Amino acid sequence: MYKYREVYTDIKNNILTNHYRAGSLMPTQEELAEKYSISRLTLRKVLQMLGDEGLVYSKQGAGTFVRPRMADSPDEILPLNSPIGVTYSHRSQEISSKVLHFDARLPTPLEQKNLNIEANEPVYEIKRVRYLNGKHYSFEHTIMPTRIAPLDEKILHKSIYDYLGSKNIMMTDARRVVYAEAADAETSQAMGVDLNCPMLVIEQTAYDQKGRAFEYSVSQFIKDHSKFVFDVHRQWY
Amino acid sequence: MYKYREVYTDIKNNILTNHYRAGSLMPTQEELAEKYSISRLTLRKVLQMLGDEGLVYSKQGAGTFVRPRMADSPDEILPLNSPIGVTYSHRSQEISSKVLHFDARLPTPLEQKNLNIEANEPVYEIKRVRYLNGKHYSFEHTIMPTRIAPLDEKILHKSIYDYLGSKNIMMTDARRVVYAEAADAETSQAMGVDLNCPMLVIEQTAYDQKGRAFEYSVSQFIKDHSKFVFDVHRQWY
DNA sequence: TAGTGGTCTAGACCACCTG
DNA sequence: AGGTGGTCTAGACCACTAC
Repeated sequence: MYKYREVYTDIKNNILTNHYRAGSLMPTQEELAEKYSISRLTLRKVLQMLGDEGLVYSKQGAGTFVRPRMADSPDEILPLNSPIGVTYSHRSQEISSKVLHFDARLPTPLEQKNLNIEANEPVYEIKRVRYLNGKHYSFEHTIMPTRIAPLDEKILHKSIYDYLGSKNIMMTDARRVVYAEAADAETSQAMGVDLNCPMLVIEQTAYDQKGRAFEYSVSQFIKDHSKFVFDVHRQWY
Repeated sequence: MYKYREVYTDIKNNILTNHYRAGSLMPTQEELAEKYSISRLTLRKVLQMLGDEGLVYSKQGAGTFVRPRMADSPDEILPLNSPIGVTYSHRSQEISSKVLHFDARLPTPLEQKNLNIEANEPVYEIKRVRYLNGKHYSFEHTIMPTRIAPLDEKILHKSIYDYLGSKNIMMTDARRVVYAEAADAETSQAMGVDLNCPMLVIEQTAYDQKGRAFEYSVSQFIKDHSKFVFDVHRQWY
């Protein structure tokens, strides 16, 4: 529909198929703009998008280069910059959930702070064990203000994100805090691991389109079963 | 020097000082452009920069809004999207290093793959314990091709990044993989923790301006001593 | 329907890298 | 010195949201 989308797709394909080879110089912006019959500004928008993805970089006075590809990461490694839930990251695999706890209550001070709500605003508290292909995958402790959307146990067996999406609530921003911890009694029982077994913990505060915090969750993953990858692209303005 | 830089700084300050209040509508792009005597396109560039930082967001047809601020994270939590080393993240604190191992050798297959080098290209192998204010902070195992820059023990007591910067090598991209692990014998001895104590592991492959991998490192952090934060801003094109 | 942000243009000039 | 990318303009039209 938009010109820049078409050009973006085409150039990206040319890079991924090695038509523009890694490390080499690309045609000048003027040439590319002419090739696609677009203005140089529109082309620059495309190059910026590709640059944000780490596929190309430009040096003033020199030209635009194709970045050598980073080593591909194995499949068992999940991207840290997409929704954490099992559902999104393993679309094609078999997923199930066991709801250990589902209730509403008033928020703790920490939850008030993270969700930016008052002490008298009720929240749902949910504890779920998630299974991937029948094996323990994660133990999730989720807090969500009740006014965001009504929940019930049926929804919790599927994806909360899918449900919220149907209510037009989408995660556009998130803050994630990651650290290691020893499994406590509750976790070890829920996940079927030894007490004090190392767990990877990811705390997430999720924000919707309007910047409203709608979820605070703590997810625990078994050591060696789950690794997360994260690409850093430094940019200066 | 550039107009967009000045405008960027000014608007950002207005947001941070709550002159433009969180959640509220900002003036229209046309008004802002006129206020700063710049074209609308230049203003849009500024808004995009602010949007990338998660400070504002625009909705077509509606306007540009100031995003409610995310909860501030405590100081002990370090950003995951800046250099991992102690030196960069704790500029003002007291840092020291103990070099446990420093040698050169040929790379393992895994190192060849991650650094994108041939089997016959020698690498430095470095093991360091890093101390923050006199306390164990991290255990770093670093592999670097020798052709990147000559190293010696004296450099290793300070910041490798500062040294590489003086050689005009700067990290512009990195791939990080994070997971939890139980401390092995070497780690527990080096860090003064119990065997099998949970550790947070961050593997990093760092790339310079030209997309060349110049470092592969595995850093281990003691549970509860170190947490890492990471902000996600989703953007669709 | 009015008003907002999103796309796109053709062209000018500046800053920077490479020979 | 020549060529490249970076900045910036004034203006047109389109897509979307809100009322």
